[in-house]
Amino acid sequence: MAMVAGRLGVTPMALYRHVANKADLLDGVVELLLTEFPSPPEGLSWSDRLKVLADNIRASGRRHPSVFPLLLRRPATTPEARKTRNAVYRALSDAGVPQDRIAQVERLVSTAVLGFAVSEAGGRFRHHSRGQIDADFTALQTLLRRFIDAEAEERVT
Amino acid sequence: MAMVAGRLGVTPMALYRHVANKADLLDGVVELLLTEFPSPPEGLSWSDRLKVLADNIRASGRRHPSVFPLLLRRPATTPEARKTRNAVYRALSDAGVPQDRIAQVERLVSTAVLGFAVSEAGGRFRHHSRGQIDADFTALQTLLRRFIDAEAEERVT
DNA sequence: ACCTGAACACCGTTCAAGT
DNA sequence: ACCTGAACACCGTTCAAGT
Repeated sequence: MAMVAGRLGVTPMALYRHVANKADLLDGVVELLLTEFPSPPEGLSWSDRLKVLADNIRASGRRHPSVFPLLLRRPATTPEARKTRNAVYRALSDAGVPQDRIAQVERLVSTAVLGFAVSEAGGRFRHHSRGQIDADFTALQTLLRRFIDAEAEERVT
Repeated sequence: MAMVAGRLGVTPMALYRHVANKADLLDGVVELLLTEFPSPPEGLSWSDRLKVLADNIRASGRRHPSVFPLLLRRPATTPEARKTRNAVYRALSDAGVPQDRIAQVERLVSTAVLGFAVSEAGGRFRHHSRGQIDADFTALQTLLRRFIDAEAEERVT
């Protein structure tokens, strides 16, 4: 609170006119964070859209390691969070995942990507080279890609 | 610090004889946390060992939601953390995953399980029923199971 | 060897008071 | 409508002093 107020050239107490408390302010920061990865370009294939989305989320975590872990503490309830989730829904739908499976598949995929990004941002991979971490993330993406393909297959069967 | 000292019937300052600072104390708490999920019984199949391990980790997160997220902030460097990781290594080896792939597969699997457990402990799934969360975790486990099988397949090919 | 009192620098938050 | 001073209850941490 003190640092934010300082940046604004104001005392900490002035902030309470605009936010209820520190948690409320952090909610706003998380919302801003989500603004960083907009819906991916519509022209791309579903798998490319998912890839850029995942890459953007990860990059966002690298940029804001102290706030980013908060994403694991809140459901995607705000409008900005829903926008991102809906982009994933559309991609999964285009991939051929049956409608009644989409919600769960999204949860699993998002949790895996977020878990990786938070781990990296939090420093759990600090003993690994950047190249190794990149390779891990690529492997995670192909693993999830295969999972989505398998979910889509079952509809045809 | 104050609460820990209180439980011990001592002033906060007394703790600094035994730990360097708060971060050091938390390291000890995390280490204790890892003691909760011991290496799974040797007699089980590799997949069953992995399953009980994952279930135990998740249960531990549910029990200690405030400390558990710290696991995403530290590499498995302490002896107790290594013990758990080695159990996963052995299971993956028994599954037939080639030696040079085991480390990465372990990282991916652990990150996914941990990401889920931290999400649940942090309250990201608070709008979902317990049954739904359980189903999600089961789906995650079979997804990872398939991934490991695929990694093992490639050796034979 | 182990603990404490006093002190320091720092938090988030309230509320009456200012403009 | 917006900001501040003063105050409160709380942190983690140090260090000289106690036993």
